[in-house]
Amino acid sequence: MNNDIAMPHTAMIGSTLYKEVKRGILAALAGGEWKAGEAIPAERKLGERFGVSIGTLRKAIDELVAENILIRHQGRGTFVATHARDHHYFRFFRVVRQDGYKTYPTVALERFRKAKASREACEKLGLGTGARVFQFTNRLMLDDDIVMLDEITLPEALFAGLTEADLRDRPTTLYNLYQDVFGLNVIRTDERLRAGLAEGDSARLLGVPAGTPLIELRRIAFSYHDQPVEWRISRLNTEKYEYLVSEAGA
Amino acid sequence: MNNDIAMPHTAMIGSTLYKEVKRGILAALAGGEWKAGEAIPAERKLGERFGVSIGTLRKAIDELVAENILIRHQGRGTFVATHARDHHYFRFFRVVRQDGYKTYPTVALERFRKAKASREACEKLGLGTGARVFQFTNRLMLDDDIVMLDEITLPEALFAGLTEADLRDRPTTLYNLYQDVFGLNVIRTDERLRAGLAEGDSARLLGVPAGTPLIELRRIAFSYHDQPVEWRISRLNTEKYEYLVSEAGA
DNA sequence: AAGTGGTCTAGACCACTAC
DNA sequence: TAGTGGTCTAGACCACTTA
Repeated sequence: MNNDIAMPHTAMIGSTLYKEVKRGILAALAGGEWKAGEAIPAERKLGERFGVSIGTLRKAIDELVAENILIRHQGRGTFVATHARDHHYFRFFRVVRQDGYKTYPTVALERFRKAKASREACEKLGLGTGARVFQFTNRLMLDDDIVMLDEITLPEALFAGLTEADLRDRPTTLYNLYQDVFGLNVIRTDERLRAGLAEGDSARLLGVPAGTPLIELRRIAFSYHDQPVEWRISRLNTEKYEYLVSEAGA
Repeated sequence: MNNDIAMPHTAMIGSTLYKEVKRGILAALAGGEWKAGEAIPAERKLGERFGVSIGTLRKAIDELVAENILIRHQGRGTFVATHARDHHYFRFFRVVRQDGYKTYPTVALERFRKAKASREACEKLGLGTGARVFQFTNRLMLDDDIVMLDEITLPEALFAGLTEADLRDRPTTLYNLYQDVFGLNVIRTDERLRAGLAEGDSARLLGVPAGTPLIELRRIAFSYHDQPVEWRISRLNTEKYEYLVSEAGA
């Protein structure tokens, strides 16, 4: 076989061909060349563009699919993953009823304001002290039970022009709004859980007595290149519901 | 190219060749042909055994590696994953200090007995009512803090001959003991978290006042073919520590 | 030096989708 | 029917490990 074609590629420093291709695709995605929900070019076309064989290109795409960044549909094409379609609406929503039944939450916007970021929010979002942010609180219902309270912080720099109406009237999920309106794709989250107690505000909004045990959840949501785009503290009432972690499945 | 070889394979009902190969490897693993820590035959050999090309065989192994069932080492071979080696000692241990620092827990056996399984344990372990089980309690320390209490239930049928000494003197992790002594490989867990409060026994053993908020964690651990092998209820003190869930990473 | 997994190729045919 | 992704092949060479 002719190695004049294969050899120069492997000479690329500190990497492999398919990783380079993956990086190239990721760069095109981050650069907005293909938007959420759109199809990317066919495998053969992309293979030509990057100057690699179809097998190598597929390996790059394989990894992006495994990371839920792209979605393949046989016979249709390969698409940029969307939080709205693709029926993984609630990849990051892990609350289920104690009998295992899954339902979709109803969301009510409780508060909305512009403010300066707290010290903790600055740290988690990688912002300079005093950076402007949007802060709002959502109340989540499942089966007519108030289950969770989300206190969400978004950098104003990334969500320029966000209004209370955007949040109140949105027809889809929050992360779909980030995607469609602001071009920010949440592809990974980091969540840390502690035990806590309902008090004052949170007790009132959750409709439970002060002192009720709650799960206190801190989440950072990331876009491409590990860019943090959202910081939230949630409080979960587990009287009827549970937080589910299923690990290393087929 | 000669298709007399390739064609008959794809005729296999309801599946693809590499899935068949994967199933074959999984069957050999479950049947004990290759034990934890051992190398499986080289790719070329396995390709011959299953009558497939090396590419197809690699795709089957790729998936088993992604599921943490096998581990590849370039130049050495492909090995059956072990909880002891492979430096993923604590795949299922998600407790970290609030500053993010990870340390390894020290375990003390608190109680050990044989008993009849509780109704809940029977259900989770898929046992008939009244099945015999081992029940024991572990106390976990991190940095000299008592952090977690594990109440663990194991079916006697799977862990025949288990003694208190086995648990007390083991040089490695619990899941490594399951592997080495009983041939049971934990490859997946299902965890459900609720908020709770320390009371009586748990407060005493954790060294906290009654009424301290805790995370209450229910876990089922599975081996091959979704066979449940362990059921546990843990109580986690999150005063200095957190339960970490990092999702969909590269 | 021999043996292992890791990368890459070039192209075949299949299954599915849309027109 | 044309175009897409899905599967599979046969074999090359590379990088790494062990002896």
